[in-house]
Amino acid sequence: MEEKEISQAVIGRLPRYFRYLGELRDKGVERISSQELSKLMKVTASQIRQDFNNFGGFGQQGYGYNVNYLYDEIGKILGLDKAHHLIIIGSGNLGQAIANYMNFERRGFIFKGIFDNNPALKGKVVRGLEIQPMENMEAFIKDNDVDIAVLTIPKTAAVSVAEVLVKNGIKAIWNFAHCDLNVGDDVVVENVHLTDSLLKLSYNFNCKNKNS
Amino acid sequence: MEEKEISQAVIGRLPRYFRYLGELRDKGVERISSQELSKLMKVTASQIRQDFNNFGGFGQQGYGYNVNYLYDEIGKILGLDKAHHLIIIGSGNLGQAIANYMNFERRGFIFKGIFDNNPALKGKVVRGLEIQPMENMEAFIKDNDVDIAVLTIPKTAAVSVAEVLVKNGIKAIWNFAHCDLNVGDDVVVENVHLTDSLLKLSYNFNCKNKNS
DNA sequence: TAGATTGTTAATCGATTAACAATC
DNA sequence: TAGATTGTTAATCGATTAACAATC
Repeated sequence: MEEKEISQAVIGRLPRYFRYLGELRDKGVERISSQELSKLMKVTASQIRQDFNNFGGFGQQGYGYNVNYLYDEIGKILGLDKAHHLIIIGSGNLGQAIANYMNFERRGFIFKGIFDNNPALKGKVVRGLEIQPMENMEAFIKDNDVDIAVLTIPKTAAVSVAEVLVKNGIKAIWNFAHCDLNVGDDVVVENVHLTDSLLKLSYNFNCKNKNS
Repeated sequence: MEEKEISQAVIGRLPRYFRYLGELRDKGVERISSQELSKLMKVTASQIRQDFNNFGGFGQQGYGYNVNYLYDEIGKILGLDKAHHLIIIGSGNLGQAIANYMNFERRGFIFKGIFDNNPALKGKVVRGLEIQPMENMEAFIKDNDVDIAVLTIPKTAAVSVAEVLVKNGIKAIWNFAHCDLNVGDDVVVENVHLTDSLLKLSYNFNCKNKNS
C-alpha cells in the first residue's frame, strides 16, 4: 500500500489513544465505539474516526472497534513491534532518572549503554549498566547497532555531541538539552524542553489569575 | 486594555522566542529584524510578526526589534516577573532529578517543599529541603502560599493527589504522571508525558526507515 | 430486517503565509 | 528624503467538525 504523509497533529495523538486503549484492554473491555471513546478522552468522535482512518479501517459498522485489535494495530503503527537499541548520553540527575524511570523494555526499547565524562561518576552502575566514558561512544554505537540516543547533557555540549552521534549512524535523538539540534532531514529529533513546558504553564497560570 | 484570547499554538511558541532572544542578548546583539530571527529559528518572518502583535507592537518600522526590550516583554508575558511558590510531590528518581536539574530560581520559581510517603526517603535532603511525608502537604500548601505543584508520582496515585491539591488551592499542576488529570477549568494543567514523547519519536523513526 | 456505527465526503473553522500600506 | 521593516489585512492552507451514505 502506498503511504500518504500523516500530519504531526495526528501522530501526536496516537500515543494517547494507545494509552487509553491499553487501559480499556486491562479492564477487560472488548469493544468500544468512537462515541464512547470520545466521551472518555474528551475529543470528538469525528476526530477519532478520521485519525484511525489515516491508517486504514480498524472498525466495523454497527459494532465499533475491537479494543484488543485496535490496541495492537496502533502499537504496530508506532513501531512497538520492533526492537530498538537505545543509549543515554549524560548521566547526571536527569539521565539517571530517565534510565530508572522509563519502562523501556516494556515497549521494545533496549537500554544498551549510558555515557558520561564526569570522573566522579566513573564506575557507577545505572540500571544494571556501568557508566562509560564518552570516548567509548562512537565504537559502541557501531558495535551495538544503536538506533536511538537520549541526550541529557548540558546545551553547551549537545550540538557537537549530536553531530558525532549522527556521523556514527544514530537515526533518532530524544533531546532533553535546552537547545535546538540541527541535524539532517534523515534524523528524527524529538525534543523535551522542560523549561519551555514550565514557561507555558507559567503563562497560562498568570493569564488565568490576572483578573482575580 | 481588553484581552483577546491567545491561541495555545502561539503560547507554545513564546518560550522558544524567549530562549533565542536570551541567547542573542547574551551575545550582545542589540537589534534584530523578523527576517533575521526567522532565518535563525527556521520559522516564517510573518509568523513571528503575527505572534508578537498578539501582545502589542514591540518593534519599530525600518529598525526591527530591540532584543533587550523584546526579551523583557516576553518574560513579562510569560509571568516571569512574578514569584511563584512551587512544591514537588513525589521524590523518586524523576522528582529528585527535576528538583536538581531545573534552574527554578532563575525564572522566579521558588522551590518550597518536596514530599513523599516512601519511608526509605525519610529525612533525605533534596536541593536543600528535607523530604516531608504526604500528610504535611495540605497544611504546607496553605501556610506557604503554594501556587504550583509538580506531580512526579505514579499514575495510580496521581488522580487522587491532584484532587487534594486542587482542594487546597493549588492553581497549576505540572504533571509528569502518565495519566490525564480531570480538574476544574480554573486549574492549569501542563502535561509532560515522557512515554508519549518517546512513542512519537518511535513512529517518526520507523516511518522514516521503512523504505530503506 | 432494523439499529447502530463506521468510513468518508463536504463544510467549517482556525492557523499560517503572503502582501502591502503605514511609518520609522 | 529613501530604504527598511513593521503592523495588519487579505489569501491560502490545513485541520477539525458535521453530515450522511455504506454496511455490518
